[in-house]
Amino acid sequence: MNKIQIAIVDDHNLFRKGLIRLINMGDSLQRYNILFEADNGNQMKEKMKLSPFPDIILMDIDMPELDGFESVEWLQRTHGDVKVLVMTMLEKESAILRMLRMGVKGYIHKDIEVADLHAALESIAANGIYYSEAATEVMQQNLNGLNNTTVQLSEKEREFIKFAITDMTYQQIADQMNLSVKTIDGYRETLFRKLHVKTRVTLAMHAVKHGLVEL
Amino acid sequence: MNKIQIAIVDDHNLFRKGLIRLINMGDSLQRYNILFEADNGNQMKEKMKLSPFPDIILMDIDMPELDGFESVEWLQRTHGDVKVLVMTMLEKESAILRMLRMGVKGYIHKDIEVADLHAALESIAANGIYYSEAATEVMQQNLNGLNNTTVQLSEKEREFIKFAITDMTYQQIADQMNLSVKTIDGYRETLFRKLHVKTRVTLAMHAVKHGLVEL
DNA sequence: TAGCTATAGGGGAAAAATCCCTTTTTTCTT
DNA sequence: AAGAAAAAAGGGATTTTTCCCCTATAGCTA
Repeated sequence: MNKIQIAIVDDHNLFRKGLIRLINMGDSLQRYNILFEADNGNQMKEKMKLSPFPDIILMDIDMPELDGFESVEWLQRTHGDVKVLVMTMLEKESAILRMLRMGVKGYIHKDIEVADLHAALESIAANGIYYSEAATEVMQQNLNGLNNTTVQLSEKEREFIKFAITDMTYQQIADQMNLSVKTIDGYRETLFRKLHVKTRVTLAMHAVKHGLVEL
Repeated sequence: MNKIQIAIVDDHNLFRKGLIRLINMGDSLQRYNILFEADNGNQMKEKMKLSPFPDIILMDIDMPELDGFESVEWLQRTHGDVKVLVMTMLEKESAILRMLRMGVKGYIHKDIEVADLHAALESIAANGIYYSEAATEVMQQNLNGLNNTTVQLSEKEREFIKFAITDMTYQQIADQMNLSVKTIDGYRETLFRKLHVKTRVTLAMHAVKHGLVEL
């Protein structure tokens, strides 16, 4: 029986090293072999130029240069048979969805039990899939079509937001934008509804969090 | 010779487990012993109620409930002799500074070599300190007075900010914090002055930009 | 063409946030 | 223990924000 070849792509050296130890620990049959490690997607690309190729790649999302999304995209295109297990801190729905849509074989949070990590590896090695609870939930919700809808904002609304995160009063914003303060009030109201916020403060927070404005 | 007692506070289970392996790996003399692990500051508090106490605590910053800053603050107050080694992903200057000011014995990035981790432990165990390059740089810059102006906030003020970036009214915040709305108003005023902002919106923006709060 | 929708704007009022100034309570320091 | 400093709180006034309900105009479209 051939060993299952594993690669780890993560920018945190300590995490990689620790992970290797953890994998070997639960591997009394010596079924796994760590083929290579990479700091980020670019380094992984280099190592995926020549065989041998790994069977499973443990992939982080948040990395410098070439991140997890781009890396998986590249992998699907060039090495469609390599199985990807995403291991990340990110439980954000958008991240999970994006990865699921790209067809990764598993999505787990880094805060899982060692036993679960082994289960995930077993499962994937056996041609199965493994999703954390959070990921499964997101899948469920999405299949039910309850979710989605990334709101569409008008040009004016976006401009208004840029001013709304400053110290300016609505009157000053109105003057700046050459509109009535009442119109500004309308933008505010619309945005509150669209973005599900209740105050100017949370509007600002939402804008920052979703990259609508530069911090 | 007594063993050096170590505790690990980090919300990522896999990282904790891996880290333990890494520590033991380089520890041929069996000088280290992992006394306990904790998911976050609150859990750590629990475990620090009764002796034995650890000599060194490896601490992450970004954790749920009680984060690294608050945890270190608590430790300094209640267990001043415990040495803290901050291990984090955060290389943000404000984070480094804040930790340095609180007197942690070391600050290293999670992306370091295993050998460096061991060096850090050795150094701290021997009553020394260990700072990563990034942390040293920040120190240098700061000692030269080039930078500065990172104001000192009280615990209450920081807690207030966490609420101030939400939809809560000051009345609700006051109730939540078990204080008069007038006291809250005082915090607000003080913060406006300290942070040079004029409205709750820009207070929130400032807090996010300078890492005073999680987004 | 009547109807719909998006955009701009108005009146007015309640609720919150902001400001200024004073008093009480607690904590820390000699 | 007296005095100073910091933290907590109150009074009261002004500004802003937030809400609700309403009108006008232009562009589209069934």
